Amino acid sequence: MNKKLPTSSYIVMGLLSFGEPLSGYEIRKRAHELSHFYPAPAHSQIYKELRRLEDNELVTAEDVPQDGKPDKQIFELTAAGTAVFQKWVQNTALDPVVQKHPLLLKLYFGHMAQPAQLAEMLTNYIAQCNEALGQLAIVQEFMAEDPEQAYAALVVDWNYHHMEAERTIAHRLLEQIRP
Amino acid sequence: MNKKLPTSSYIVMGLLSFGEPLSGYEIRKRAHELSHFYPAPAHSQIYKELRRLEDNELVTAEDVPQDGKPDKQIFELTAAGTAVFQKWVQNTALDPVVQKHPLLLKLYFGHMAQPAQLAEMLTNYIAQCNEALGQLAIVQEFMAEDPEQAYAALVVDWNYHHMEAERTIAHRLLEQIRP
DNA sequence: ATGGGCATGTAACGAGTTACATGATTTT
DNA sequence: AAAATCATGTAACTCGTTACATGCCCAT
Repeated sequence: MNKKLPTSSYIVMGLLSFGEPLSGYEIRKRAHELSHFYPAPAHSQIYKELRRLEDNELVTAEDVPQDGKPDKQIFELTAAGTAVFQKWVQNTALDPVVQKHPLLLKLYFGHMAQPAQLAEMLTNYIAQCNEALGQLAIVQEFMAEDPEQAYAALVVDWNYHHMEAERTIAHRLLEQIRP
Repeated sequence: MNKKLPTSSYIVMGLLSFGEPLSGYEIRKRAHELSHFYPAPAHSQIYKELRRLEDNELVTAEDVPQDGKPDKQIFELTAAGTAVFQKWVQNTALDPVVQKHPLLLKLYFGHMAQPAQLAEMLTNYIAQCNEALGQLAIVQEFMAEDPEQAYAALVVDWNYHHMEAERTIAHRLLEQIRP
């Protein structure tokens, strides 16, 4: 009966699992907050997933008539949806981490570039890390005192340390390449 | 004239850029060596890319008749292919890093699991890190004295530090969750 | 009035996977 | 004798993206 659902489905269900009913638009916005560790699906994909989840009776849609504006639909997890999602979360077997790291890819083919160009890429990357760290620090502050976001805070923390590590590694390599 | 090529195309060209002509099968094997920082395309995808590159005259195919076995085709970069690939490598603007980190995703939805289950996931992840570190250490040794693989060695080094950092972060979090 | 945000959806396309398919050689 | 490796390719399918499309509201 149950075909396997893609991760995007679980992301959508997960964002609904906090209890607050959300519109597709809201889900899209929240999904972008995950993008440091999991890419946010395009909004078209989110609407597709919502239709599928509705067909499978894992979520219910409620029409909210808007004055003037086109109608809004807000979605909520059903009991079945909650059960399916919970089962997924509680499965401790983890899919492998997938990383697409364009800098490392180009570095691997470094024989086709000049060292100065590789140094420039590393410098760019360090700048990207710094920007991300700045953003994460702000988010960290916002979540610091909110017990409802305890798990989100742990993940932000993880990402902060991760970006710090990346920056350190990049620095070390830059010094190695440019002595 | 030139539609944009997907990254898989550049991976294939990159693996041919070392000068050694390779069969599709060989390319597939080498691509798996990149999988710590960029997912290796399925073999069917590699054959597709080779056809496309051939159509665009970026690679040439040479038939090598085999005794008994089905014929083997080995591919080589053309001058045009080398130029296209080099231009790509030398472009210092980098696409953003994309990460799919199932552990962090489940952790984000930690309110739907029991702490013990999250701890188990972290323990699993630490084990995965240790395994990866072991493999990377072996690869490091094999490449240590080979100047032809200098850039590959830098990337392996990067990955080693990266996995170490992940393990450290996971450990810290595990202690935080299970005091 | 112009641009951005809210809000939803479809269409066309491409990338990429899994499964299907074949068959010889080498290793266990 | 069975399993793994070498070697190549097609078919069916899903996922996911970008572009297209609409239209209101609010701020500048």
